[in-house]
Amino acid sequence: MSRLARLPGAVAADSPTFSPLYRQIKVLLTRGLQAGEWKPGELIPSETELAARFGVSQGTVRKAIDELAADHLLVRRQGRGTFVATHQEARAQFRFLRLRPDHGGDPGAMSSRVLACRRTRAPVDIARALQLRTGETVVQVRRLLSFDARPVVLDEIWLPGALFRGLTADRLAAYTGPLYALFESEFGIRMIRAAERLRAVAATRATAADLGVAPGEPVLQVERVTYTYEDRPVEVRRGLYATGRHHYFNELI
Amino acid sequence: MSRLARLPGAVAADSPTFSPLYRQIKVLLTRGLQAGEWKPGELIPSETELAARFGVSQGTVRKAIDELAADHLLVRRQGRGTFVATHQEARAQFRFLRLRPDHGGDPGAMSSRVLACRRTRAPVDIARALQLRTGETVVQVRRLLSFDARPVVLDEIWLPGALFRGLTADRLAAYTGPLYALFESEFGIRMIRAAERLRAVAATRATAADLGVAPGEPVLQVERVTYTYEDRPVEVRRGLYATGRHHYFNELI
DNA sequence: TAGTGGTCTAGACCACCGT
DNA sequence: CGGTGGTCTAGACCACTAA
Repeated sequence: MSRLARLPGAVAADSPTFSPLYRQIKVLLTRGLQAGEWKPGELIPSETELAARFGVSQGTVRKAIDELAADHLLVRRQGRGTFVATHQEARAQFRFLRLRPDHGGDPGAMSSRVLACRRTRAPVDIARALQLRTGETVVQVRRLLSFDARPVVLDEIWLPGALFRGLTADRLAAYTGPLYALFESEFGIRMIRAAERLRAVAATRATAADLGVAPGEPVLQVERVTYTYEDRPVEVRRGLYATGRHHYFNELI
Repeated sequence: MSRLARLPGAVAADSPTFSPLYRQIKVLLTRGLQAGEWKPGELIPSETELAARFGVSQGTVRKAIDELAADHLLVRRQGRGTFVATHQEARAQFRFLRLRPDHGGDPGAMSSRVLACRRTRAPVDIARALQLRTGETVVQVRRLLSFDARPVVLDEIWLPGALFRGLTADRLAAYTGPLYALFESEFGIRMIRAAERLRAVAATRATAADLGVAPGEPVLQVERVTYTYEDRPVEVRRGLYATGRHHYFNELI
């Protein structure tokens, strides 16, 4: 990375692609993260060092880092430095899983059981959501999440085969902890944001059996598309949530 | 409002209630909003004027306003000034209603029909959620939201009677537009944030008829508690969403 | 104690809006 | 054009962490 050409006024006047200095710094930092210059959990250089490197003031670097921290790409820790965010951290566990027990705050002991993991050809809808060609190889995972030994979430997960070579049922079963932490450390894929679409549907005979509910009983269907850097979709997840003892929590701000 | 006593160091060292200057400014501004010093839609004083009034630098006022804008209490407009946010604005309409049509982006023509509006005594659960005593007077509203003339949302709304004197079915029916805009302009109650709990449930015979679905069919139950200033709960809303042609959309960041 | 992020200031200039 | 918010700077000091 090198010193920036700083022409805020000139750039703004001439070009529709103007962005302020701190946004350009943000882009450079994001590229560094994407390129693996600093890995998840690692410390990035101090604000003063980055300011010197980019030839801008500390306040400008600060504003770029502020936004990256708001995006959960970086984590600030006063007195220690700024770190690359990771899905390993405790506070990241429930960032994408908005499920809570109806009574009490503690989600209880969560356990995951992998039901299937196979490579197959992408169905039309999955291919479109993942921006693949129909028929391209995808990895399909089915897994059951239980809270306090009670099944609550039945997930069907689709991943681009090219990005997840070597992902097998054994590998998944051997791993305890959040899937996104595994994806991050083993496949170098960092999940940045997700969009969910929720509907109420009736449990089919098969899914009802897995979830321990009666066939036809209402369950919450959660379709998630997860994105990595540059808004690239890298996961489709169709979950069925049994909302008898749990609910989907959402804060509106 | 008067000049602040600025003792950042001393306050921090001695007291666990320390907060930086810009947070104190934020509190003062919030009080001004709550007291109605500036009303929804109005222009607040410029950053420089506020800085002079509080005896701090413009940058400090700026940081306070930044947070209030992030909280959707204020809206910045470059070149014009900073305005008090209002539920009248178009962009506020779908801040709390996370419902979208399955196909296409435009939600289509939305219409509201008030089915009932009566004053009654608060049931136990409603009283607890609204921090009232059981049996205190509440206003109960039932209304049906339709998109393109198709019923989609059946809402049951509970409001503290003391805050909504004079709220009647006629008054509701006469008003077109978002309820929160009515609450804001007619009753001086500004909804700041909300928390929703979602479950999949089976439609009862009565609700199924209103929503135009089959009895027993899965519908999305959305329980919302809405808060005004100082995190005071002022509304409980239990909605049933027919998710045949629409879905609940949620962005995870 | 040294180094980090967090706060605050004062001042400059730019971008945008309405008159 | 004047006034507003938006960006950028340079420098000071505070709060926190780890050695």
